[in-house]
Amino acid sequence: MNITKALADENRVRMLLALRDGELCVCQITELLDLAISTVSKHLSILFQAGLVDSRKDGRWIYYQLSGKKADVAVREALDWLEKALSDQVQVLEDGKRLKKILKQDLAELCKRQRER
Amino acid sequence: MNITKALADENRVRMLLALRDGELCVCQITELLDLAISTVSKHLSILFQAGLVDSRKDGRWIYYQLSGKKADVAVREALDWLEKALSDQVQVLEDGKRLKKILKQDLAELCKRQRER
DNA sequence: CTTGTATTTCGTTGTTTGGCGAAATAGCGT
DNA sequence: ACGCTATTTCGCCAAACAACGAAATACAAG
Repeated sequence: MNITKALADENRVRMLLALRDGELCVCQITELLDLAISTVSKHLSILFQAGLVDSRKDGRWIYYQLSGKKADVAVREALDWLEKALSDQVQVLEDGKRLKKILKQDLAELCKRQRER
Repeated sequence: MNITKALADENRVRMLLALRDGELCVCQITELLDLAISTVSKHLSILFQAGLVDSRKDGRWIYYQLSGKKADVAVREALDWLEKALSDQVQVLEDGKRLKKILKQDLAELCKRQRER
């Protein structure tokens, strides 16, 4: 039930699908979704509590990733379903393109620019 | 996205799992969940709009059932996931027992009793 | 140790959602 | 054709939720 609630918000689903190709730090996700940083952080904590994502610290940044093999079966199959059911949605495809551009940017600069809004 | 929103509510999930063993009419579902009839009806319309359930009329009653083979792949796999992920929850098991008792009751009597609340 | 910075937590606000009862609707069965 | 009854729709209220900015936290780097 935590899982279904976590998947019920569009922005959280976008986050999960953005994480398919690898980990992202909070400010990269924030840039992608164009929300307040605090909002993104809250969403991530909801995904984390549902067991859908994991995080690791590296230097100044915290990277989030999809929960891997060690995760509960229900979680893994939910993520599989998400991929199959929603990865061809327009919004998701657009996010994919935008994400590529974001990944090319210097992380420190990206964060700095966000702080100045 | 309609699908994930539909699955986000506990009572709607209970309805879906109750429908695993076959169709139920609105008043049977109402009896199981102990909600107002109008509330149940609204939940069912949300499930219907998401494509998760179907309905058919028979005499005085409208029977709801899980969407079958004709349904979208995303829907079928969501229902599979639900079954696998949640069918062993305490609440669901209890519902199963209660449902058996409800199914033994005469439908007309059941509805009548509900109206008198 | 102190500064700077990425992230989280807190408090508030506006919107969405779930719940109910009453009224409307649909259509069976006499 | 009529009344009766199962279900849906409507209008309302309360609770849950998403969003924001400001303040708190945590910790890397100077």
